Amino acid sequence: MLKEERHAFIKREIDLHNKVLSADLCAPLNASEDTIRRDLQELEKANILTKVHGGAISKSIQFSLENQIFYSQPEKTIIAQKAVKLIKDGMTILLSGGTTIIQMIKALPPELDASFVTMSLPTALGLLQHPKAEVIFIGNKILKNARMAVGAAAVDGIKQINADLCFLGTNSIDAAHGITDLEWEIIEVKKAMVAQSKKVVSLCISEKLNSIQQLKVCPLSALDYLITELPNDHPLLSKYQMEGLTIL
Amino acid sequence: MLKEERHAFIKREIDLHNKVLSADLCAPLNASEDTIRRDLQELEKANILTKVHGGAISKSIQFSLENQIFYSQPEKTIIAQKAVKLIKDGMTILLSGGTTIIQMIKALPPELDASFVTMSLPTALGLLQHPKAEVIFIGNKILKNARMAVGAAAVDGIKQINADLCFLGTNSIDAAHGITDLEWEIIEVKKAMVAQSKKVVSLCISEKLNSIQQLKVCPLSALDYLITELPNDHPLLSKYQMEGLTIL
DNA sequence: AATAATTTTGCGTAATTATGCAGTATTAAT
DNA sequence: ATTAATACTGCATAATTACGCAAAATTATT
Repeated sequence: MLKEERHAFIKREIDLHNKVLSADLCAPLNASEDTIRRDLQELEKANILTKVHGGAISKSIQFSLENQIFYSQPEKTIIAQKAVKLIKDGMTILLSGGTTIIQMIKALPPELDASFVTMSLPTALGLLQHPKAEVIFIGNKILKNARMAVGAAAVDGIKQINADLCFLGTNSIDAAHGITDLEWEIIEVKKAMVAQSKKVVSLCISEKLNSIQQLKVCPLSALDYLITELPNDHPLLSKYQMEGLTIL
Repeated sequence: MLKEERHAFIKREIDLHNKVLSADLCAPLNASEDTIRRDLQELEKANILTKVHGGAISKSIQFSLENQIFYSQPEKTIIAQKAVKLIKDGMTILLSGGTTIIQMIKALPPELDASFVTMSLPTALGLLQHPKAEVIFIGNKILKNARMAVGAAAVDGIKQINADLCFLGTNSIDAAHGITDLEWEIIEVKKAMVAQSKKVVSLCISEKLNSIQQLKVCPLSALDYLITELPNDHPLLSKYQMEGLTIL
């Protein structure tokens, strides 16, 4: 049996019962206690569980999402921390897809009680881990690589929403050209999101500042907040500030 | 044997079993372990699988489906194999959620060119792994534990579909009471699915045969096929056959 | 068709990783 | 404090992998 299989089994046990005894794992995984212990050590280092004398206990409940984010650059965590501060109880919030948004979802405080609307499958799944969030998915044809719903029906669905906030995971932003993106179908959806929200927030790691792609989502004037991992007085950000954006 | 052939074989193995051991691939592919290892490297770089010590594991388990899949009972694999045979090119297919359905998705032949409609987030994500499938998600409010869209808008969405086949992952089926389930909101959706499909297929592991829950989805007469892991002449199935179902 | 260039493959060897065991240390519970 | 269970350390063994290289196969070029 592969090590990863054992790990999966252990994770599942933890998910199910919130604890495992090392001794109980030997038989089903058909490994020695030493091996089990080393497995638990690794899983603990990976932040998936907490080792205790005799076995391990659940750390919290939301690590199914945790794994897929080992790509998460620390910058995205910083952005996420800043972004969640904008969200208050009772709000309705539009979310796009992308790893920055996923990171933000993980940073949502557990007591927060808000409604989230999204077209991105990974975003929706992430939100389901949250204890209180209401999750609304605007469906239609799913674009494979982006894993989000696109097309007329999706746009119509968004038009029925009146959101307080819209968070856009941003690929390209530029003072002159605003937010731009690559795929026509995604543009359509993002445009609708921007149109239906009182305030629009762009989440953007600094390396994507001042870049342009073919298709325009919205001008800078449509945005209210720009969140990067940089301090808000960083020179790269000054021209956005002059255009009237609030820099966080 | 061509490299592409080996790659296809490996992909298929991963789809089916969620893992492969390098050593196990040498014989059928009639290549050295080095070659296999290099194949796995390439497939990993192409984002198709995750290489681990001793072989490789499916990438999709890094998403949410992770847990049950490694230890998915072999029964579900058998059911999945039978079920995919019903699907032909060009069909439009309604899928519910549940582990049996997920298993079926993994067994879809890669060349299949069909449209799939679902309300289940894990099902949709699973379908995205398929090279050709068109995926349509009927959205609305997402029910947390079931991870599927429910409610009036979802039902309306389904009513716009005319499907050739509908696959129901079944929790309870009984000759007298038909298919039953537990949650009101799920029932509503499943009812609509059944109504919009030319043929309805129930996927049901045998341990759930002859069980009843509170709420009725549809009578046996609404069903066309019943698929279990049992041989189709098994005595447990005879009364369903007498009711006119095709047993696979 | 012949040859050159490139890619793919298999093998030997060395390095790495995984696992189990023995002995010792630590912990938890009475 | 005693004792039984659990954990850690170092080590041996086996399995797996990486690396360099040469043979073989494939592809491109003349």
